[in-house]
This record gives sequence, C-alpha cells and structure tokens, in this order.
Amino acid sequence: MASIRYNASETEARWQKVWSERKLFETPRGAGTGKPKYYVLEMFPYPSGRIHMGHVRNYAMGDVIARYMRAKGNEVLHPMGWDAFGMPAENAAMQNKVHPKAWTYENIDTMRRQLKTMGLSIDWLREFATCDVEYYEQQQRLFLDFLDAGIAYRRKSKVNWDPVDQTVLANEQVIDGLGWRSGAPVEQRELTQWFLKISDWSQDLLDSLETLDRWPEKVRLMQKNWIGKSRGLQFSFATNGAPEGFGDLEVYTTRPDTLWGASFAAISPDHPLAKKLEANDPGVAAFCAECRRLGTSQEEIERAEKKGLDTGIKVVHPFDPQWELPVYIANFILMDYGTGAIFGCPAHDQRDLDFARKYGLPVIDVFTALDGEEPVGRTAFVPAKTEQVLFIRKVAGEEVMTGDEAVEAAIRFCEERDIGQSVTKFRLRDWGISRQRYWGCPIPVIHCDTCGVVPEKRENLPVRLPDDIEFDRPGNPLDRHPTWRKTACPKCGGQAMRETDTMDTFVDSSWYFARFTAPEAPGPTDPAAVSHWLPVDQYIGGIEHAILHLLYSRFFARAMRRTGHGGVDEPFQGLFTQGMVVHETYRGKDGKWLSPAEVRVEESDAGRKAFLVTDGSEVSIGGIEKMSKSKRNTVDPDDIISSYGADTARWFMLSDSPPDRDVIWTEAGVEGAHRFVQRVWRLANDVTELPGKDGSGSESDQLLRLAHRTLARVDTMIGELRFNSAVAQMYTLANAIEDAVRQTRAGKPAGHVVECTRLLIQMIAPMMPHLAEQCWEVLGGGTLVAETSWPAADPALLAEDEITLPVQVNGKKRADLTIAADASESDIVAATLSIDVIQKALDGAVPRKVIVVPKRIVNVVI
RNA sequence: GCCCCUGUGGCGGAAUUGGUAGACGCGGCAGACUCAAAAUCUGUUGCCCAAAAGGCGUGCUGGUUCGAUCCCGGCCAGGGGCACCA
Repeated sequence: MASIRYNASETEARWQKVWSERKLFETPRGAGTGKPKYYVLEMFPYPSGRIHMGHVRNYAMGDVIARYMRAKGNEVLHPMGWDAFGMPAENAAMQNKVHPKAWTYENIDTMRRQLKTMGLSIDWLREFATCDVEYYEQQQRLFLDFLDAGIAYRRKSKVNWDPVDQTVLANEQVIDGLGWRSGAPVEQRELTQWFLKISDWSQDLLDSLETLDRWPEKVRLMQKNWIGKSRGLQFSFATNGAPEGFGDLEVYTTRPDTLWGASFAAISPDHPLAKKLEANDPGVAAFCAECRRLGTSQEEIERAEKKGLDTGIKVVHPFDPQWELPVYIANFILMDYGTGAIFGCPAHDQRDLDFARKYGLPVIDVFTALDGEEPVGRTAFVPAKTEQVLFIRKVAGEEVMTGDEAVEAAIRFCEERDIGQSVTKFRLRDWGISRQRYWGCPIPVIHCDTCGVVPEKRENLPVRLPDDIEFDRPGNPLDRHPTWRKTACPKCGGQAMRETDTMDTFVDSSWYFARFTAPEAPGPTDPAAVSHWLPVDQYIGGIEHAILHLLYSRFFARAMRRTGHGGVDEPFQGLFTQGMVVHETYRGKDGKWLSPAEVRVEESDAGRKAFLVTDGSEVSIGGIEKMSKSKRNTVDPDDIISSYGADTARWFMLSDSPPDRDVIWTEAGVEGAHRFVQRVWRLANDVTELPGKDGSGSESDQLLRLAHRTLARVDTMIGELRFNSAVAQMYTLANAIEDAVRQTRAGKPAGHVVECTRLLIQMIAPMMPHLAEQCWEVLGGGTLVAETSWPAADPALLAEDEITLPVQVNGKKRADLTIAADASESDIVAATLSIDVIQKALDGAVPRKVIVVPKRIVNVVI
C-alpha cells in the first residue's frame, strides 16, 4: 500500500479559506435566527507579543465547545478581543522607546495572525481591543452613569510610593520593600482616589453564588471567603491615658467568647489614635514609618515578623473596671478590616500567642481543655471546630456549647449588659480603580477650583489619550503633558484641570463580554443584544482569575443593570478554569537557561539525559515549570503549527491531561498526537478503498455498537469538558476500526466500516476541524463537517444483553460472572455460589451475606 | 501568615463519584517488514516471587465500611490567589 501522508499546512490553509468564504462562523446581529443561543467565551488575551501554548490550550478548548454546540443546533456566539491596556506597554515604552499604542497594536496584529492559523471558529467581525477609542469611550459613559448613581466615589487611600522615582508602584514593582527600578525603600502615601462601591452588593454577590451551579465549587468557595461575611461583637474600650480629644477605642471581634482571656489591645499604625500619637512622639513616628515600609500588599504585611509598640495607654476591660490592658500599635493590624483595632487573646489564637510571648503578656485560658487536648503550652489551644464541645466558663456558667453557639452566647451576654452590639461585617472592600498611569482608560472628570469635581459632559466624550507623550522619566506622562490637562470646567466654563488618573485594567475586562454582543452599539451596550446573548453560557480561563476578575465582572453586571445597561445579574452561567502549560527547564554548564529548541533529550534505561544540540555537551534537566521567558522553557506555537499543523497542536492540548490541571508539554507527546493525525488520514483513505465494506454480520454489528457507545460517551464528555476522556474513547474506536479494516483485507469482511469511520470523523471534528474536513471529503460527505449536525447515538445499539460482574470474597476480587443483563438478584446469587472458586473459598460453609449491587458487583462475605 | 486546590505504574492520566485500580496515550522491551534506516505493524509492559498460586499497591498515617483513589481525622509535598501583574 502506498504510504499516504497528510499535509497539514496545505490542508489547513485550504479549509480556513473555505470557512471564511462561507462566513460559517459569523453570528448574525440582532436577536438571532430562532435557534437556541449559546455564548462561548474564553478570557481574552493580553497582547504581550506572541501567543504561547497557554493560549493554544485555552482557545482550543473554547473552540471545541463552540463547534460542538453549533453541530448540536445552537446559534453560537464565539468572539475574540484584546485586553490591551496595562503596564507592560509602558514598560516597553521606557525600555525600547516605542509608543505604548504602537507596541500594543503591533502585538495584536502578530497574535491575531497566530490565532488565525489555529483554525478557530471565531466571529472576527466582532473583534475589538480595550484600548480602541470606541471601546474606552463607552467605558467612560459607564463610569459617568456609575458616578450619577453613586456607585463611583472618591476617598483617600494608600499607595506604594517610590520616593526616588517620585512615582506610584504596583505591588509587583515592590521587591522586598524596595522599588524595582530605584532600589529605594518604598513608602506608603495617601492619595485621593476613585472607588467603585462593590460593597453595596456584598450580600447579593454572596447569595447568588448558590445559583452558579455550573461553576467549580472551589471558585465559589474562594469568592465566598473573599467576600468574608462574619458576625461578631463591636464594643468600646474606655481608654486611660489617651491623648486629649480621643474617646473610647472601638473594637470588632468575631471571637467575643474569648473576651475573658484578653490580655492586650492592638491598633493599626493607620488608626486615628496611632496618628495622633505619631504627631507628638518620635518613637511612635519611627515605628509607624517602619510599618509603612512593608508596602500595601496584605501578603507582605501578614508574613512579616509580628511587631508591636506599647503606647503606654491602657484600656479598661468591659467585664471588670479594675482590669486594664495595654494598648499596642502592631504591624499586623489592618485599618481596612473591622475598626482597625482588636483585643488579643493569646490562649486561643496563635498570632496573639506569639505576640504575647514576645512582649511578656499574660496567657489566660478561657476554655477547659478537652481530654487529649493540650492545655496552653507551646502553641495556642484553638477549639475552633464546631464539633468540638467547649465551655465558656464565666459567660455561660458550666453550660456545654459548640464554638458557634459560644460566640452567640457571648454576643447575647454582652448585649444584655450594654457592652456592645452584634455586627455583621464583610471583608470585601470597595474597588479602588485609580491608576497613576498613561496606558489606561482616562477617568472622565474635571477638577475645577470653584466647582470641585465635575463630570465631563457626555457630548464631549471620548476623553482621548494624547499620543504625544514622553516616557523619559518615571511617573504618569499625563501629569507632565504640556496641554492635555488644561480644559474648561463643564459647569462654570472657567479654567480647570482634567483628572490624570486612568482606570484599573480590570475595569476594561469587567464588561467586554457584554460589548461583544453588539460591538458597534452607540452606547456601551445594546439592551436587546445583551438580553438575547447574556449570560455567557460557557466561560473558560485560568484559575488565577478565580477571585478578582470574576468577582468584578459579577459586580459590573449588577451595576450595569442598575444603570440601565444590561439584563442579567450573573454574567457567566458556566465557568471552567483550565490549568497551565508547563515544560521542563534546562541549564547549560555555565548555569544559563536553555530553550527546548537548543536541547536534545535522550531516553534510555539509564534515564533521561539532555545534550546541547550544537556541541553535544550534557545539559542538566531542571524542574517542570510554567512556561516563561525568563526560564526560556517556552515553545513557540508558530513552530509547532508549521511543523505539525494546528490540528496536532490542538489534539495534543486536549488529550492526556484533564483540562483543569496543568499539562506538561513534551516533544514525545506532540509526536504521538501527530501520529494519530496520520492514522486517521490513512484510515479514511483505506476505508473508502475497501472491498466488501458494506457487508454485515455479528462482527460488524459489534463495531457499530462500539461506535454508538463511543458516540454516547464522547457526547457527555465534551458536554462536561472532559476532553482527555473523550479523546481516549476516540482512540479506542479508531483502534477497533483499524482492526475491522485488517479483518476485511484478510477476507473476513466487516461491514459498517465506512459508517463508523464517518461517525469517528464527526466526533473528531470539533477538536481537529481541518483534518475532519479533509477526511469528510474523501469519505464523500457532500457538505462540510462544520455544517453537519451532531450525530445521535441509537439507543437500540447501546443496550447490552449480557454483562460481566466482578465477584469478590470479603472485598477481594476472586472471579468474574457473566450473566444476562436482566438477571434477578436471586439468579445472580445462585450463579455466584456455583462458581468453583467461590465454592472452594466457602469450603462448605454458608456465606454470612451476599451483597449484590445491580450492574456493578457481587461481594460474598464469609 | 490567611483562603483554595492537587498528589494514582518509568511518564500524562482513567476509574460510570463508595463497587474489577491502572482504560487510552507516551516511553521501554521482544518480534515482523527492510540491504539498512525511517515510517508502519504484532506481542508484551504496576511491583514482589523462577513460574503458578498468591501477596503488595492510589503522597504518609489513623479511622468508618461487606467493600475506600473516592468519606472522616492528623500530617507531608507541590501549585493558585491575597485587592496596583494580567
């Protein structure tokens, strides 16, 4: 037989052209065609330069769903755009003297070209970038509506400040407390900034998580914890020795049941009391300054060594006027949560215990340790679990209560005595959207000396970013621009200044999915299109967005609805979080990172070894890590697509690894995927030339049965995004068809071979669309696979008349039992007990129990 | 530090979610074809034991159950997020 090779690059280009000419993936504008709608969306990419394998994986998955849903008879919306504002463009501007705009649009061009070679079924007519004026103009309209509705407001907030570069730093730009460029110790500064009132919806965002049953449980949990609803006691400590004008110290606690074990109070360095003290006491000022050097990142603050400064002020314990506690300023208390002041109970909180040990404070055990629990010793005794029964000795006498009950009892106890009130708090803070940067959406407000903060008139929108800017110095070029800031006050007409802050790029990505439904609408959205297409039926993206992006988008949907821009609360009905693409790392003798292209890996009994391609010297193989430029362990999708084809890349990304887990990129894996491409192509050709292919017989029925069983399984697996399992099913079917071909050649004609192959091709089509079209043509499909309906599995072919049950003795498998599928339980027991092995095991005795699980297993208990 | 997740052969993983652990793929080994190689095909492949019988085996450890990769407790290791990276 002539060896037939499949030419991927020719074939792929050919079918991409056909799809595009037939406008197969362009979704009609407006309310649609009457078919059920299905909106598939993958998180849009940041145009960083070139696409990477992570993108290939993400968009391959989305494309499978899009093509599958189309074949299932849905009107599918599958758009693509660019999350195009952000810091990297400004960094590139500073380093390479390119304009952020030019850099961004060039990257978009490159990446669009790369994505197109993947053969994605995307409606490219809807494409936009968030840095397009047409997009950010609409975002400015949204902002003004939010401002009118009281959703946007200004207040003071802290930023990381680089005193040398005189600029605001992102958390990422603060390394070990130092500015990334200047190396100067970072300070905290307060600026007046714009906020969005996400906290208005805290309860709603929490409650609605329950309705998101097509979201991963872990994401819902993370969001729940992030919103952080808590019930606790808020009360005041009377102070003794506080500066003039400072009254009581307000404290919030979720553990009022430990109040009897209080041994100190602590306040945030940003607490009003600390600020008062700071003004007059250089010691306090020095300590607070040190705390502020930790920057604004919560991780940094909580991982730092716990430090405190005794203010000398005392507070009076609410249960006993004679009992005084010292007040510390402590570096681990956040002003943003609760009241910025706490009481410490070292016996029942590890952090408080560490603090007490360090500063010699008493440890007072409130609870009676249960049997087996260690009393307070090296570590705190924390009976936090609700199952653990505990006492609050003094609060509830000797009444036995669980943890939550104890907290409730403590709150009641305090309320009855007028010591404080029950308060519900959320951890979720309002969203600060001000960024002191150029490459973002300008906030459309004007500062007027007489009128204050005035929104720009809507007819003056967009507030365009100026193109003539300079990046010769750090900081926001908008501030330094000679003319851009200067404008007339929309209210009084007098001289006024524009806001130079731009918006957080998370704002851009919080509503793009709505804009895709009507990308040319004169307003931010077209309400009819939004109500037709939203919510997104399947959203796919990285787990790293589990909290911020997804929560902000949920908030935006609500805020847009309130301001008349949308019809849904929940933007994403189905969510899937895919894993990363990782790769081995390599280092040469000099310790420098090497790219996979420079390395040849050999596998033998002695294990894996790697050698430099150029001189054959041995290379050390390092850990498997996320593909990154710095470790040079990236593989360029262009290289893979040009040598193997897009279908191979897509197939490899979808096989083997479960989509929500990390996938390891290996050369062997790609070759394996490519081998399958070739096999399928050969199979399609072999099958059409096969003599006697339409014969029938029990063998052929078996093949047809398998094909329909495979179809039924693949159908559910794609629906559940279990692509790797679907792939395995298709391998099994392909193997069986190859066997059938071989048998037919050997003179035992197996029928239904063409029919089964066509089914296989239709199943493969969403994953390897080009190969499928080519095979479909050879098989005489007539139309395009992309236009055929998804085949339905025939229930008659799925039924089985005989089944094989495993037979266990005391839970260990000892035999198999093949029996009619509809056999009764007593038939099964009888048949089981007549098996030789079972009789031998019983040795004449009567089994204690025989457990029959229908269609699963038989277990004989002796 | 806090929240969340993951852990199964040499490797990626499967297991109808409490019912045959290792489907399918990669790699290895043996063979066929070939002057030879590539490609392709066939067989084999968790570990222990010469083999059979059997035993062991899903990060470690304890428990619940007729039966645990799956449920519960305690650990260990790796990863994601922590509000100005996107």
